[in-house]
Amino acid sequence: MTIENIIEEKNLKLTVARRELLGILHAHNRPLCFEDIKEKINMDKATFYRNISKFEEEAIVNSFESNDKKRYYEMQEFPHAHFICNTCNAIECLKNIEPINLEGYIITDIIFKGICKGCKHEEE
Amino acid sequence: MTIENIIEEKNLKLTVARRELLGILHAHNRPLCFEDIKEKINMDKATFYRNISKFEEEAIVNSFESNDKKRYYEMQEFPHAHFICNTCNAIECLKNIEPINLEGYIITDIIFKGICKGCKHEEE
DNA sequence: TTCTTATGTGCAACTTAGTCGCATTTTATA
DNA sequence: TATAAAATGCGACTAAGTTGCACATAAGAA
Ligand SMILES: [Mn+2]
Ligand SMILES: [Mn+2]
Ligand SMILES: [Zn+2]
Ligand SMILES: [Zn+2]
Repeated sequence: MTIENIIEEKNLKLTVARRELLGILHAHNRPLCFEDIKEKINMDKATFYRNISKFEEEAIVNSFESNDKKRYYEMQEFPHAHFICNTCNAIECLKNIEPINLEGYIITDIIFKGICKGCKHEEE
Repeated sequence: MTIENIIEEKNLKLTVARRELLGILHAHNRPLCFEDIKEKINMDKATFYRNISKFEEEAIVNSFESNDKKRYYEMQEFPHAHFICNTCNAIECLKNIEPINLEGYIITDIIFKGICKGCKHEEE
């Protein structure tokens, strides 16, 4: 699925900014925040946020808050949980954990916080 | 355990601001953000944040980020997960779910996001 | 290919959470 | 009551995110 196909499928205009932005999210397979992305793009931050919102509306991108008061964005694949390390601030996609359900609730997102494998090792 | 005892136990000075702040967190048994608290207190926001940080260092208070880019604070009891509703933005403390562990990681915090019982009902 | 228009973009101004340095006040203790 | 360490208020600052508006551009019609 190319970026052009994704945009066309959702009936969005294919602009320079959108191609650039989706290209970056597609190329990195980890969640990125505005700070990570801004140095890689030319568009104004208003354009960044307006496009990101549109991508989220259209379920092209999803996002979550981290520890650092920043929102992180990634291409939406299948839903999966994230682990945020309190020590090194790394964010990991947990794509292989078994599903959790809470009676009566609909869960769309799970964020675990704590100490990642790497940092746990160094602590010893 | 009174507020005075808690402060004394951690060797902190018992100031007017600290008594006020802990009193509010103690009285509400739900997580509160600065916006919730500011109308109830007299202290400057710098004092608020400095004290909250100290309380977190001393494990009197714990906190997490919500959907709204605000950090929510609560008195630290036993560790428990939280559910944040994407529809009504309510935050619920999940004190009765069975523990989850991820091989190799230390989990200190779990945040579920999705649709709460109430909002799920209304959807139907 | 050119025209038309809805849509997208850049810019500047704004809001709000949170941080920091510094002068002044308050607490705990002797 | 005197003292010193710690806490506070204030003002300035940073950075994420939002909004209104004038101008630019993508996409479809002619
Ligand atoms: Mn992910
Ligand atoms: Mn709680
Ligand atoms: Zn780590
Ligand atoms: Zn709800």
